[in-house]
Amino acid sequence: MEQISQKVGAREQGVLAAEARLPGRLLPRSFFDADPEWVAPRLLGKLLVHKATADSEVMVGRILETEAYLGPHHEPPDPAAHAHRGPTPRNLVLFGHAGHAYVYSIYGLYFCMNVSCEAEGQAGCVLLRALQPVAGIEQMIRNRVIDYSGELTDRVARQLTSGPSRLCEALGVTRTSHNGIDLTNSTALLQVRDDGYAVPEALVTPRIGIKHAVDWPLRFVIPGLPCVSGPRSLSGKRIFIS
DNA sequence: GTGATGATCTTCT
DNA sequence: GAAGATCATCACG
Repeated sequence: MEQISQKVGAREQGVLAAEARLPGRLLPRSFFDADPEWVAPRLLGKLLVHKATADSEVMVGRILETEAYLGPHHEPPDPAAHAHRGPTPRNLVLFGHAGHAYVYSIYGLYFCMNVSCEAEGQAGCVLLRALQPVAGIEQMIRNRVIDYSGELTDRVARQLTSGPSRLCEALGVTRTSHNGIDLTNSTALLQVRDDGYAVPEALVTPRIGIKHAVDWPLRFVIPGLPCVSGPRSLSGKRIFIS
């Protein structure tokens, strides 16, 4: 019995030590409790952290590309947003508190991950479209099952996490295990953290891959890195994040 | 490098 | 029954 409690204690200490090793500081809920048009550009440069589990090591990616989707209360309504017709069983997370993961399956094959924004009852969100791998890269490569010669070339980095479903696969994010997670909780499996990285340059462009409101400038990108999704040639307006 | 195509299934109407 | 916030693959230039 004593041996068991010692083991549990050791495990708890291990968990605490692992948390202390996570980079940067946890973003507070107040960060997400705002309009997605405000949150999306400010998520650029932040870290998406997936904690270690029994079958994966810690994985960290820097957010390079986001898209804002506006809640149904927005005027005019955003016809590309999942929440634009109001709450359904699928999108219920978006209508809850800010700072939670909304993960849904798309085309039967893939998952996409959003962060919920705004106060309870309002359903704005930010889609994560691309990450720059920072840590746990070998684990991401195993999750994605791609060719890898031992060197993180631009080509490998791009294959790994350039695209909303690619980054979910790289981190092992699925609807069943990650939808509804509170990203602002220090014990959560998934967290968004700030290590003080200063975004050198950011662009705003129209969102891609959608069929409604295609020209709304709600996609935000750190240009010049291999992992940005979509066409290689980026045309957008430069923005300054305060 | 770019563009077209098909895989595949959940969700909502 | 139809649509979809995608991706890998293939053909082509």
